[in-house]
Amino acid sequence: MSDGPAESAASSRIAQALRDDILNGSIAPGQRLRQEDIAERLGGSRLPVREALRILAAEGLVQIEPNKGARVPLLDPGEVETLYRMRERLEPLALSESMANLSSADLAEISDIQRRIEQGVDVTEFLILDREFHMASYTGCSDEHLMLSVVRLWNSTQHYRRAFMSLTGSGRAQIVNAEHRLLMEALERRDTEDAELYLLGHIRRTRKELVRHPEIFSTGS
Amino acid sequence: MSDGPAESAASSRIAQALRDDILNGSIAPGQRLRQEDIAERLGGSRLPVREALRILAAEGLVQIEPNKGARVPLLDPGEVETLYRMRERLEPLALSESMANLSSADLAEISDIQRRIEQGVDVTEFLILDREFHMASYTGCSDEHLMLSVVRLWNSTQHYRRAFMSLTGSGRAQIVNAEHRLLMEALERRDTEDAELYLLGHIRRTRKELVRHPEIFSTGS
DNA sequence: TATTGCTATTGTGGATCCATACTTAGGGAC
DNA sequence: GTCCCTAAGTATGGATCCACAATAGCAATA
Repeated sequence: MSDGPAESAASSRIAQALRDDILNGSIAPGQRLRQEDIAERLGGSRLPVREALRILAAEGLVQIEPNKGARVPLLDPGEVETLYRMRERLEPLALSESMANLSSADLAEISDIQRRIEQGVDVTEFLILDREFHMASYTGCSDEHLMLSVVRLWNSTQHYRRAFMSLTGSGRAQIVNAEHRLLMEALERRDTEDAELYLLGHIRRTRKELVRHPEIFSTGS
Repeated sequence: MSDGPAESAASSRIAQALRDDILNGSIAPGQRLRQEDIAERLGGSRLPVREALRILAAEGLVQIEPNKGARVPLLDPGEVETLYRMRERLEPLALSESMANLSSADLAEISDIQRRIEQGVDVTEFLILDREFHMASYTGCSDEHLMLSVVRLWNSTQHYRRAFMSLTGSGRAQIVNAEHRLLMEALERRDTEDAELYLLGHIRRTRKELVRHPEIFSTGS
């Protein structure tokens, strides 16, 4: 997903597996990660597991305390709010860098993803498709550093996005779809300024909704 | 420097040592990093060195190719330009989050750093003090994710900032000092809007100067 | 009965050893 | 003379083993 050239086989493979487990909710925030369990479950010895945990720690997906092991960090509302503010700044930049390189095939792909979002509305599926939608709009951005930062912001907030979507009614889906439609229309007009503005508004509105639901951050999500 | 709680003793210690070596220019971009050399030089076995290299790879300070080892990445002008565009977006945010929490002691500290910058003009010293100046202005920003991102952007561009400062004449120092003075004055007025604007202009002007000097990116810096 | 201290178990951190892939140098053939 | 192929050397990747720190459970005493 994230690192292009890939590290050594096992380390990156295990890191990716753990990343997926954390992102899809199999490993919840606050949960302890025992090296031996991971090694046994994913195959291999503890050594590549340790390296994988360092990688994830540098990405912010786990916290490592010396001699105490690794656990998935629990974020407070303020942290998530700042992560969203970072998204508001970085993703319009990624979009502007991407726009010029978006082919009509890319636009068709984005349109198709949105079409699927408007059909099926399962929470899990929405999280996947929504992410695909936005990432597809950044396809033309070739800068690895920027895209890595964007992906990490999505990763760090993934759990809270899921918690938020789980409690939300279907009314919000209409707003998201409208925002996505506006964004797509700006993309098709090749209007970078409008596209950035719609994207900013989309992220900012989501942030404001998130902070209105502090119950998301209670540990027993 | 970066990670707050710290990882295990050896890994973080070695990572920090390598980070310093890369940032102060002892290890140049493109240079190969042999695990055994590092282990011998810094003490310890290859194992914590490997973990340290994973950490630095996740930070973007080294590149790891499977079975080929680690090296400090060589950035092209486009990558550095995008890193600066990211700085333009994130650092004003960090500054705005910091402003409300800046004490008058913090402002005095910032002022003192600027005073020292205007006295001594050694390149190495300038790089350190300039970094201290900006980081001091972000002291009030308590968000770890945001500050970690900012620090990484500084780290990734450190080498090119040094290369640029090495070839520049003393004329530019006046411009930087003027920008710093304007920024400080806005901080003292507690004017977040102005401060963000001055900071944005400061970074943007530097970016534009950098792209005008592609000779910085020739490998033999 | 509650609290504190000790002990045993568990889990992480670090070092050494082995397998494998890459690199480079040397020799031979065209 | 140059290019390619092969082989030896070197560096990384992975696994097992040992040391130490933390935690949890149990017992003893106030």
